[in-house]
Amino acid sequence: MRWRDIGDMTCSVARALSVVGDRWTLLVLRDAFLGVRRFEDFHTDLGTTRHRLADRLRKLVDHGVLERVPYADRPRRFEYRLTEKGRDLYPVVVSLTRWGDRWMAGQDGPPVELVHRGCGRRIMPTLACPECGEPVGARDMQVRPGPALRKEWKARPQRPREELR
Amino acid sequence: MRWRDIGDMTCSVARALSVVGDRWTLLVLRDAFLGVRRFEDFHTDLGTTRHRLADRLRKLVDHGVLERVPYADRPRRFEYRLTEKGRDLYPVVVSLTRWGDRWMAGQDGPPVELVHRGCGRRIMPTLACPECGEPVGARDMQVRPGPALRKEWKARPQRPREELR
DNA sequence: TTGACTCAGTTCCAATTTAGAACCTATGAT
DNA sequence: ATCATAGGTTCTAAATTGGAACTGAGTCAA
Repeated sequence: MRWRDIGDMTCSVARALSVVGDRWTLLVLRDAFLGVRRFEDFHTDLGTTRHRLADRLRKLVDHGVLERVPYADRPRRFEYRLTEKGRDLYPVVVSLTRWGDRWMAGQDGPPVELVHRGCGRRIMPTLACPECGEPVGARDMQVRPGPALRKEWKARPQRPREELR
Repeated sequence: MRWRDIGDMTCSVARALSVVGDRWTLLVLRDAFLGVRRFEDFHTDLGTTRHRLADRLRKLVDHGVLERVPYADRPRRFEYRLTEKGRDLYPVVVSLTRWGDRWMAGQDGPPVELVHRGCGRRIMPTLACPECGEPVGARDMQVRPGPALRKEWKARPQRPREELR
């Protein structure tokens, strides 16, 4: 399968990755969440080529993750801002941060700290059940086919999958 | 900058992406969280080339995200299981799922549903503050330099960043 | 004991993507 | 007139990925 076709898979992870799953895109978004908005700032911060960067920004705008808004005339200049769709990727970036902090940090500790405006404490957001509020890990969740898959799973049963342990 | 150097950045997102940020790797992990463990199953499920797959699995084992454990002698066969480090990537995969469900789903709705074993309800885990329990979005959090960055930020001040709005 | 089949890869080559550097355009400042 | 700035585009070489075929160890069935 070609990478450009993964957006057609019946899988939300695959579809999400068809937008943000290529090199640099999630780093562009990390910068966006840190407040970076201009081409030159992305460029100096990321160190990727101008060519790649222009391409990635264009794609993110096409997908509605960023919007390109003018901030100056004469000469006309644009900056890139997160849309609601883009801001909704925050959990992805935070989860990567958390994992990087925990498993890949140097001896100086984490590069940045987060403060929750609500309660004022320095925290790292974690996954929780929105109904009962309990923290959630891989083994706390059970998977079952949703509406878009129920037919498929009946039509061609696969090797039975063991539970995750 | 070359992609292979991003693991050296002083940034947890970049370091995390140096492990899981290339094509197919997060889809391999998605499968692993669904209970897939064997080479052939990954291969038929993902549709990537055997070459790429072997390479990705090897890298994930090298990074300690998966472990290669024998499940048969004569002929000796191995399967790939998530380690603790690997299972700790669950929030990343769930966050991608959530975003894909919300912004990229077809008209049939989400492909899979998750049930919280703790309370028995069908939910999608969300980000929350582990101290006060409130749900958390991009605008609820404030960033400040952590231990590993405080010196750098003092040494070379950057363009002042506006708050995320 | 030959042949077909399974699983887990490896090898080779072509096609696609990325990196690095230079160049372009419009404007404003010296 | 020359330089600087912001936001790109164009070109070529290098690296990565995709597709297909092949290997090898063992099992099973005729």
